[in-house]
Amino acid sequence: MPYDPRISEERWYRYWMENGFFHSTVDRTKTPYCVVIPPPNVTGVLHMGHMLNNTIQDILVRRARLHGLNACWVPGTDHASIATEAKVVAKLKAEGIDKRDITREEFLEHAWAWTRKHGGIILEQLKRLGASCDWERTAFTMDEVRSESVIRTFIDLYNEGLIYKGVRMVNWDPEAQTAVSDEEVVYKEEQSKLYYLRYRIEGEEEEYITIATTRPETILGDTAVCVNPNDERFRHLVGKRCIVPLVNRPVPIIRDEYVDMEFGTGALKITPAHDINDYEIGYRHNLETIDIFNDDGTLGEKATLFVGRDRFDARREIIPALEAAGNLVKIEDYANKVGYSERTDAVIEPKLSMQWFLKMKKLAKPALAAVLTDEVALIPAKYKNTYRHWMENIKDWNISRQLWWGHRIPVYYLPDSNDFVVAATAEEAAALASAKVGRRLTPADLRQDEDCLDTWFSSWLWPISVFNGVLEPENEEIGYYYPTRDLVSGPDIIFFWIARMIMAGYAYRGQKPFHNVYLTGLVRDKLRRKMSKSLGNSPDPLELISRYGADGVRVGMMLCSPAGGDLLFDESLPEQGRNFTTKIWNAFHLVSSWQVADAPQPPHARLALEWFEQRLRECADTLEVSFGQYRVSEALMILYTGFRDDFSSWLLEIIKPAHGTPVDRETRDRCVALFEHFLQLLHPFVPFITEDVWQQLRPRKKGESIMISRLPATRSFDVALLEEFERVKGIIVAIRNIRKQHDVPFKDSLELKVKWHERYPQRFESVLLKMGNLSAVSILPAAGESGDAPSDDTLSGAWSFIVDTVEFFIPAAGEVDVAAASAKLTDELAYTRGFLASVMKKLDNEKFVNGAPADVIENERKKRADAEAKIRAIEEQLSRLTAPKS
RNA sequence: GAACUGUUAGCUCAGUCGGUUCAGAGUACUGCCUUGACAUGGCAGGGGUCGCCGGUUCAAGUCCGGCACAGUUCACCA
Repeated sequence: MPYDPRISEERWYRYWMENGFFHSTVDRTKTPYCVVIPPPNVTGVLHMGHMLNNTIQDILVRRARLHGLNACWVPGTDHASIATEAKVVAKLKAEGIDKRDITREEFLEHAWAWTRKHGGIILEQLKRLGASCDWERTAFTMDEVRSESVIRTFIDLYNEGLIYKGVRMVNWDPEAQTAVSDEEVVYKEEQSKLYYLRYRIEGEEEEYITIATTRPETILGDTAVCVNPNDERFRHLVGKRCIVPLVNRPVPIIRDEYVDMEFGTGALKITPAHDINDYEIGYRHNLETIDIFNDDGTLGEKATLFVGRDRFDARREIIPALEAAGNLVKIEDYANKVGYSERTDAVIEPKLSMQWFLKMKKLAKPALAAVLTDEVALIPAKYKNTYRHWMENIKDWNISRQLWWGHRIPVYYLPDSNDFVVAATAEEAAALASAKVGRRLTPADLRQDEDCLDTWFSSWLWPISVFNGVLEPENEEIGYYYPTRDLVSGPDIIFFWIARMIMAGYAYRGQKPFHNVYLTGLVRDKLRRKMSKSLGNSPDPLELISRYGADGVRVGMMLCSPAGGDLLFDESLPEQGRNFTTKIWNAFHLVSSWQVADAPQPPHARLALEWFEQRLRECADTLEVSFGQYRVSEALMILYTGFRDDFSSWLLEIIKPAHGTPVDRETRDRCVALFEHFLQLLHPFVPFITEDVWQQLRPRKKGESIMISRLPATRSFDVALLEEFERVKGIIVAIRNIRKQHDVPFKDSLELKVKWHERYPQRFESVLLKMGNLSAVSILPAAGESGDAPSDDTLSGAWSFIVDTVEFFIPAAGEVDVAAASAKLTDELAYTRGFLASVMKKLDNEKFVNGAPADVIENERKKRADAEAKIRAIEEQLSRLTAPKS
């Protein structure tokens, strides 16, 4: 019966849920291992990035559980202020409702309805992947605890003097009609035009000053033209005024160091309302500020021309007008970078507005130190530089958003005043306000700030707030689970989220939020393109799961995704993963098909099991090292090749009984035990099939599960035995090659003769007999030994090979191709002589012998001895081949 | 423009302290095998001047300098 992932996955996930295996509670006798999920957008759907990220988290969490740690993976979702609001606005628009026509309360009703309808779908999708989250702990950034935590945090920070309000030049998103933070602006290189425009000098008929701009429509808001103080070309014009074209406004010609004499004409038009640099120059020179744009990116009344036109239309339309007026000098092609809103992809408009800011310098200090000292380890460490650079140059965080969906800023304005109080509720605000003004005020007298807080102002509290550590800092859960252990995230949100969580951690708990940050790469397609809807190159994760099974997809994702490296995904990966699960299933199928008999254990089986036990210990040991360094792909690869090659191709092939014959009990029991151990090691990667097989390998009690089993402690392993078995493998491979070269079918048994050598793994002869299908193995005395030296007669008609300087012979079933065999030996001889020469070169070098450490020299001597022995062996075989037959 | 990271097999990547037969893995490829767990497979095999140039060293894929190319982040000039 083939393995059906759909049935198995549904069944075992339900089993795990019913038994509460995912749930964690405080248990002081156990070490906690905690991971908080990077909360996906509440109305989002699962994409490949989530798949990779959550697969890694599940692997870490499941492994921790098998190690006996109290594993707790906290799931949840993020309200995603801008993204969700944009979706709701679009939905309302489709229904013919304009957001501006409804009240805040009505809008929020729609938004909550949308959230209830689409919210949490993504969490259900994660279950299909096998995510072992503690679903009883599912949190939402806008649920009651998290909301109150955000408000409390705002109030605390305000009271500490870290939050302030002010008019600043901010990044305005005309699409979402809100300010966004610097981090939410994405710059893209663009081919645009540079327009040269001349402004007539006031009082002169034919004298002009020419400026260059990429945004000609903004001249309507110009309040100066600026040149460099050292620029001789304009010296005679400074202090005069020029006339802004079309609007005919006289503006001063001023001087400022900021202006680059090399660029354009060396004269810069100044629009303080619509450019951050212009704003600063305007501030220094006390210039008037004319804001010509509306919030939606159309031109406003103050523009006086093109009023109501979109800024891009105005840009196009103003050119003919300027040309007609004689102000257009020339147009050049120009490549520049334009800022776009990360969320809406609208071109960002620098805009002056009143916003709330959080001072960052003080918060950043301990968070920077933590990463630099590896108190919080970034994996891979290359991101430390990026992090440091950002933290050292950190700017204040604009935390207000002109949105409705989110946490409303807890600021209440006094009647007819810009004065305000900060309080968690309107009632508290009224009390504070009353005290402030000296008369009784009710909540109705106050006006709450209209703005919401940036989404990240709630996410940055996530590792604390999911355990209610903001509102109840002394509670048992936060004390036990915090700091969490590992955070798995993408490098794209290092600043948005990770850095800020570290800051919040130190600010609120005096402690880091997590020990390690594992940064995954991006999932790309085979051509290294980002996965995107518009390219249509992003597979549907759930469809992949139905096609290849969750285990198959997990393996596919992990086969090739080192920390920080991109995952180049294509369907051959989950296919390979699926094939691997099939391999596991088939191995189980073989073992479970055996009839068991109470019979003595054959030596080859005993030896193979003895070897594999050591091999498995080695595997488990290497795995510890790989996980210790978060080399999760490498860990999987160890298991992948270990299972396929060592377990299936070697162990099972050696111990499996001939068709129709039973296996002895001892062999089967040992095999099952080793199989179980291997399944435990595999479980974090392929949780479903390992559970399925584990449940069937032997009778299980109700409520038992591989996922809550304990992984055996790592033990030392016998290196000499492992090396010896490698020689066994080498001999078997060589015999297979002989068969192949000479067309000897496997069913024809062969005889093997060995020239005695201490490296011949004689102990494993029974394994050689079985795997080589040998009728007999006989030992020939070593050269130089007295007694029966092998007669050339015995060996002249034999095929031969050398494994690790041990010489083997197989009496030929047919003619020996002397020419071919000697050609091969001659090649090998040449190579070995060359190798010996390189070793000798070192050993003959006095500087090497004097300078290199003793063990290195010893090694070289050993190499020399080995090479010499090998050369002797080859020469001997060659001479035997070419000697005339007696 | 700056900083950082990278460049090893057709592809995706390991390669720790400079030192073993160190040039490796997976995949792709080639040949043979439908043998009684598994063709979603087995067995075997071919494949690399370690980006380029120079330096240090007894010894360099590994350390240093320069160059080329790629990627990431930050800044930005209108």
